[in-house]
Amino acid sequence: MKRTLQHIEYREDTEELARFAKALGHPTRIAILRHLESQACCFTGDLVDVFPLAQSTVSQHLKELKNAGLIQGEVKPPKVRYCINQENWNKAKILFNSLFNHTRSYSLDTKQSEDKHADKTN
Amino acid sequence: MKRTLQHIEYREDTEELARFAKALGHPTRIAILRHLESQACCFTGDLVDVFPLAQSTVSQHLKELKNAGLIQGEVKPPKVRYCINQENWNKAKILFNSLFNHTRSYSLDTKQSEDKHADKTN
DNA sequence: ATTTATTATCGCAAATGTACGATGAATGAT
DNA sequence: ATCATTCATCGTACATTTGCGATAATAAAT
Repeated sequence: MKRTLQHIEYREDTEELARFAKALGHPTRIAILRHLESQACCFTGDLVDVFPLAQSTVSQHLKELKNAGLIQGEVKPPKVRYCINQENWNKAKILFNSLFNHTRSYSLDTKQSEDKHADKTN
Repeated sequence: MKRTLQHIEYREDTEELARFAKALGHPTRIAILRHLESQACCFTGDLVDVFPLAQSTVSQHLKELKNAGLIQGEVKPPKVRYCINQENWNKAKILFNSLFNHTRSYSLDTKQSEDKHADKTN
């Protein structure tokens, strides 16, 4: 693998934002998080019932969300109750916010540039 | 591949949010977007100078960002000037906002649950 | 001690992602 | 017409992701 040569070191918040984004980069995981937001918490089995996916697949998505820090699991034998990890959820919220709200003053008067740029490279 | 059996149809905004998130799921692409935000627009070559990556690699990341709709390119031969696609950037901003701000009233009084849940499953 | 319920993990297969160098395409300049 | 510049695309190699079924792990209940 040639990528070993190039493991760029980015700012920590850049890495962290990318990790969060990556975890959010699958519709099933977005849906799981939406579910957790609306239901407060729920068990793995509840999610398996909601999504037409194998239990192992749901479990794997939960693992990824947990590894990214977006959710946390509490063992209630023989079940596991998953909830959003509020601390990291807030962190992610702040990071995404700062990405999208790096306000650029001219962004309000660039109507003409939007027209000009349209599909020139497609 | 067995996944062919399971191509779940999600709500369109779920799919779209996941697409945006996926495009943001790599630190180089976050850094490119940050650069575009601060510099307004810039040419491919400028980015190649900034990142210690092959030109083809940078080009590939730009392609993904363009496919996701987050940036757009304007041909200025022999260069190409890339800018953030404000329309979709706003759309993404709104989608991420709605994900993170599905306010849950009890989220302010769950101090004890945060303590209880801590690392039970690791 | 065995059984039951629930979930995580393993191993597999296919697809996708990430990096590179080499090549091709487009346009302006000579 | 040829050359130089810039960028996209192709082909390759390896890693990671995503899905599944099968199996292991855990703890309560019998």
